[in-house]
Amino acid sequence: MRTSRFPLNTLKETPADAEVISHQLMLRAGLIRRLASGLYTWLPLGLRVLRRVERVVREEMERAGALEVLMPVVQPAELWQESGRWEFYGPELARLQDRHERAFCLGPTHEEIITDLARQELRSYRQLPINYFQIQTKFRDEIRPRFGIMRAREFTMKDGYSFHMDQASLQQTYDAMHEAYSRVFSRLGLHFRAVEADTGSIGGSHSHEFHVLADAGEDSIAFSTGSDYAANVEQARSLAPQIARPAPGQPLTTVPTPGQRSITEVSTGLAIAPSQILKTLIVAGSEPGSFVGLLLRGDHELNEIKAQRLPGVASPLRMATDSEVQSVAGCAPGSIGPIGLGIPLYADQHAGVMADFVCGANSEGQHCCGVNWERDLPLPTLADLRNVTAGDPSPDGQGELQIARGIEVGHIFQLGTKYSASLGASVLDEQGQQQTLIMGCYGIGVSRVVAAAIEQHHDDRGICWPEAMSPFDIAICPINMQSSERVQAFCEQLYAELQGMGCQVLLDDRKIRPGVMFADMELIGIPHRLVISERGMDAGHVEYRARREAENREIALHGIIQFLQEQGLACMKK
RNA sequence: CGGGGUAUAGCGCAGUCUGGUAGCGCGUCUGCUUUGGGAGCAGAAUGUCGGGGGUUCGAAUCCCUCUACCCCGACCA
Repeated sequence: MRTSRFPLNTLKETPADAEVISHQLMLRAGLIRRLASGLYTWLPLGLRVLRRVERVVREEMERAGALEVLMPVVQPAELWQESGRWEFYGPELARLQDRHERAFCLGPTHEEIITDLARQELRSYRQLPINYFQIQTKFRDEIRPRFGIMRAREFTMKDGYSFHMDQASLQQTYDAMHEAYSRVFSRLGLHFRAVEADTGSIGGSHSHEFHVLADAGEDSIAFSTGSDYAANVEQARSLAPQIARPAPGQPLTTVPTPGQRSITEVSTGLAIAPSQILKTLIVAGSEPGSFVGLLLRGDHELNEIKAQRLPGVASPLRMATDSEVQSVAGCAPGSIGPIGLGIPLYADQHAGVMADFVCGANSEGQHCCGVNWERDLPLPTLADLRNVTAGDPSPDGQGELQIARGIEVGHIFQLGTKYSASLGASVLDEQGQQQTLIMGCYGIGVSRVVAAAIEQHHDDRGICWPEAMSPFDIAICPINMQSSERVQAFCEQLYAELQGMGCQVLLDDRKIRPGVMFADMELIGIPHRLVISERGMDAGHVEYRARREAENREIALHGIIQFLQEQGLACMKK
């Protein structure tokens, strides 16, 4: 491709509304343009990147035995009503009507559609297992689209669905998908982690998320320094403390703590560590009007996912309002304590080994000191309620946990029979009995992968594409091509030769100054660059520069192809 | 959904408080010069100042209203 026929549309200045690096660089490099909130047009350069990601995904899905299908974006409401999600999905599901006032939605995902397909097409156990996938546009009417393509409303997703007779078969395909996803992200040159994830309300047995590690990530993931253990912080188990509860050493007293509401204020006011304070959180119970108290060490954070799984706690979790706290505890938030609270209580397992601790006295501006379990109040049911933190022992007992930010780019899930049961997808088994299908589902955020890759691979000059997803493999930059027939002829010949070998080559034939050309090529992130000039040709060489390197290298004119092969250009491997 | 902010040329911004008919940088176009890291000089084009309504002799500027977009928030016991 020639830049004279392939406009680059680069921007010198960063558009004001782009917050994260990947969004800024995608706009500046001319990959995307915003149409409306959460909606983006892919420009020719950006689309080449997207297509390369799709290609890797497609190849690995096919290698793993999945079959490509293509399902409609617009889906009839009936199927969503059948699965029950027409009601449950909420406003994120964009609904519309056709001219006959029939209800439809824009597909945020395709479980209903694929399950409908399965119940019509699959009749016999002999057809199983089967694994379908598609690469297609999804629409989710996000509350708050942001970060450009990273959390857009319309996006490209690879979604796959498998059908099985039994759990063992599902596990086999699930493992194959785990492997395929690892291959995809490795091939794309991304630094990633597969982590245990929350199975959510669906309650499936297994779920893994694939995260690209990057500071701009919206998720926190925990992983062990001493083993393969890795989990979303939402999910990571906190080990029970290894110490026994110390014996009480202080008498129970009540002290005035005027104006001290937060843990920090009480800790400063009483000159004690936050870890010596017990914090009491009141949340809505599962019965209307009921409440549950959650007790945590002052320096620990509540994990909402863990909390909402507790019997008697409302799901999704809802903190009590100030007025509800007033009616339950008789005081404002800031002075709540478990003594005499009169609602069901759960204590985090680390709170359960505290002794001589401080907690609110359920009276404005008062805290209790020297509080001890079983002496001053009964020990509540213990549970794992807290977020793990860096330095915690790994739940598998090997090493300790580190926390990093991640961008979720993939999620694999064992669904069980949730959709096949509600939609009635079954086949006949060997005995001629109807068996409900067991399902797995597997997603990759294809467009998000592009943004995640930029978050992970950029410098102050622009994008540094991993080879597998770069829009072009190599750039040829002629110096003064217009005034030097020699340079022009050499570039044309090299261009033709590289293309003939299957390389995606970008020849910059614009009549511009070299500095502008270099800046553009670096901004758009082409991994390899050759500079051809009169000066170099006189000396018998061209200049080569890898995008991630700081220095030029001189390459003999006749040795270019061999040199590039040695550099490991993907397109030049024979 | 709640709170905050912004909207002026393709992009980045000033001008708004204190009303007088719109400007800067980048980019674009033309010409000349320059030619290895975002060139110099000369000239040019491009604005319903987000929409609507009002106040006023006069509105980008003041008032009302609508819209779009951005940011923050669902950890406080």
